[in-house]
Amino acid sequence: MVRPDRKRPVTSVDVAAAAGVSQATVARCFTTPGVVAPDTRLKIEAAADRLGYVPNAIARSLKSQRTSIVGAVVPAVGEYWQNVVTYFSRRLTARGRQLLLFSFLDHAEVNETLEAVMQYRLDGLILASANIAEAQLARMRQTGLSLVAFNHPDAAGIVPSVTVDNEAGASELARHLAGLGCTRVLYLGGVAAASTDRARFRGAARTLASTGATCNYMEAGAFTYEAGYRAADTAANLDRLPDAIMVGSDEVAFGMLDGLRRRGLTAPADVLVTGFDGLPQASWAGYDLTTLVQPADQLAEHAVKLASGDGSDASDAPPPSVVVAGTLRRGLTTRRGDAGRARPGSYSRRSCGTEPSAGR
Amino acid sequence: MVRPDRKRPVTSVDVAAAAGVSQATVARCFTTPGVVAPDTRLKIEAAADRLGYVPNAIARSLKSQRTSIVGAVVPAVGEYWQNVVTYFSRRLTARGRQLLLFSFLDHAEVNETLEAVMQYRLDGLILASANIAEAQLARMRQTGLSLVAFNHPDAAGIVPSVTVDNEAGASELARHLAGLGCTRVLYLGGVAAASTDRARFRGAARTLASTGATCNYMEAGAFTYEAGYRAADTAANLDRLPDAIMVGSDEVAFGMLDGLRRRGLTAPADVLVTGFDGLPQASWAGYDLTTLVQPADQLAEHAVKLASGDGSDASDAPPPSVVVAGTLRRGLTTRRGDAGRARPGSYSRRSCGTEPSAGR
DNA sequence: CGATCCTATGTATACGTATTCATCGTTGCA
DNA sequence: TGCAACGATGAATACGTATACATAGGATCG
Repeated sequence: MVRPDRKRPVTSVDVAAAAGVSQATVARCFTTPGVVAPDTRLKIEAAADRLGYVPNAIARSLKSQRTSIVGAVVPAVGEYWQNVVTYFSRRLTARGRQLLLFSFLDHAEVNETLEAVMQYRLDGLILASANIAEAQLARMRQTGLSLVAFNHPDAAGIVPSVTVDNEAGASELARHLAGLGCTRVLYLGGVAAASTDRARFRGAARTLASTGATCNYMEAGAFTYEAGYRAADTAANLDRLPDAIMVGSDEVAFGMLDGLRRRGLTAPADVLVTGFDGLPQASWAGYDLTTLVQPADQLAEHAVKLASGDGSDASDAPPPSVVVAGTLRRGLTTRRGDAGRARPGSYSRRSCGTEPSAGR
Repeated sequence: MVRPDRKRPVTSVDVAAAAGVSQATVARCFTTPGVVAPDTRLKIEAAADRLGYVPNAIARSLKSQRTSIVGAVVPAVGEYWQNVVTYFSRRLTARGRQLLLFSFLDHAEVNETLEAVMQYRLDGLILASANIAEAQLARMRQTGLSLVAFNHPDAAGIVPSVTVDNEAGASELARHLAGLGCTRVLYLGGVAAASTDRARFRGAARTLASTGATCNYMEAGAFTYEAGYRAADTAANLDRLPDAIMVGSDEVAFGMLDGLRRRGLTAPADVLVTGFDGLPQASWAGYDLTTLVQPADQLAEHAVKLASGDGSDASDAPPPSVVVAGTLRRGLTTRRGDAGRARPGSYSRRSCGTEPSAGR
């Protein structure tokens, strides 16, 4: 490797000179290798190698008006989102795209940040934040970038959207509980304003009503462990404990389980508990939670595909909205037969290790 | 907002025409607002607003040779890394930088991916992967981007590096255990080849030796919950259970705790257990783990600062290597006084909610 | 009041690549 | 043999911005 003068980076022009061809041919060699003669290509590749040439994606993007970068705007907190981000990254890499990530704590940061994002002329943008200004959405679409709303059911119809089937999933959990004889169910949501939260409650309430069971709603206030932990106090203080507590998210459910234990209550002995999301930890022996597993990899794949703008952008067709079904995971927290035997602190064997978590 | 012809995006030239000034003045207005006359600026801003002008960061980057983008190459798995990524994102956003993220499952993907990364002329790159080819490292530094090795002690001296003080942290944990009268300690590492793993064991072994305690090493095989869960079997089958098990990472420790419980063993009653990292979950009531809390926000801040290349790049000075001290979190898993009272399934009050986790 | 300096702006160019158009040598076919 | 078609390449230009340089006008100072 020769020293490239240590200062000026080596460009396609340098390679061209070294290989005795024109810059245009060098460019073709890296974008459309098929159209350049085999021996010329070898000469160019040799020269490029020797000089340590690395194509400049910035210049390429400026000329071709495509960056191969997809952005993702995602909440900073929560195990669920951290999982999803990982899938985004992997899927995008597989497609030769890069991931520009924005974590936000407060929704207020989003609109501000979005302004900066737009400067980068991303090919696509995956939005996992609820309240984006409609006007801004419209303006963003005009620039030709492919927007995708992720896990935000309300956006379907306005913007291409990818989400798990929240209502059907909650319904399946409810059916599972009804099958175990539950008639008085408490639904613990995270934030009532979230559209996922509402959809899940709707599914649970509808199905339970059809079996004659009651389903009250309670709000934890956040999608966090701590919120679930605190909610356990409220639940334990009810006149009469419900048969089951359906929690709107796994993380909140973990808090609920720990909070209940502190009051001497355990699942499934005293009350059944279900979650939603299918986090890896749900299958950890310490919780072994019955939950609805989101097929995070499939969801990510769909989102990435839409955001990559591979589909013919007819742009007059109704925005595609993908809804994927989740799968029920039966954990110890609703194991009725074991209720008598189950003591706090004892865990069944099958709950860990041997059975690969579907959520991963 | 007038329609910008719906096809051609609006550029600084369009704004210049609309405002009756030159393109150069428009550019100055967005990069060095101080140097343009107040009334001119107002005219330009009005025109820009009216046309819906958004500066093109790609073109800016091409001209200025700076992208304001910092890359991060991070393992795809593990709660620890997911946390760290969030901090990176937040810190970078605060500095007006963008985060280009690469999650890798297999270390083999890294060198391959890195090739693609380099095309984007990032301002900086945070590396959390161990085995990058030295030659590649050298080539990358030549391009002028600021490399930072994160949580990779071995790299210190070769590349600017940011890491928690692994040895001192493990030493502190060991001192804590020694103070509780432990004389026979088992150290459960994740992957012996990892430099963090070795540093932690070194710190633990040295300190324990100085108190006359023994410290055997055992390898879980991975930094995962499952690995810890399996290791619990091995540990429980030892001729004699050690006084304490020092686990090299929180996630592995969670698996160990659950694995032990399955065998009817609990901490701290039968054996003390410590972790390392200070994940949020360590303070969840379900585990309440004694661990060494990494100041993830500080670490991220240092890494981001170095990667942003704000420091004068003398480039002949020895690469700065930042080592930050962690803090001990005393959890239930080493609470000796409670050993008699503690039953599996009962949790102390103070362990959750009221005490904000230092790791968050 | 003229020389000087400073401020605000315009002109021109460069950043590194992709791509269109033109060119030139070759092959295929009548 | 002549002409069309084709394949490979070079020359030239555009992508949208930042900035060095030039310039014009006003303020400052002697």
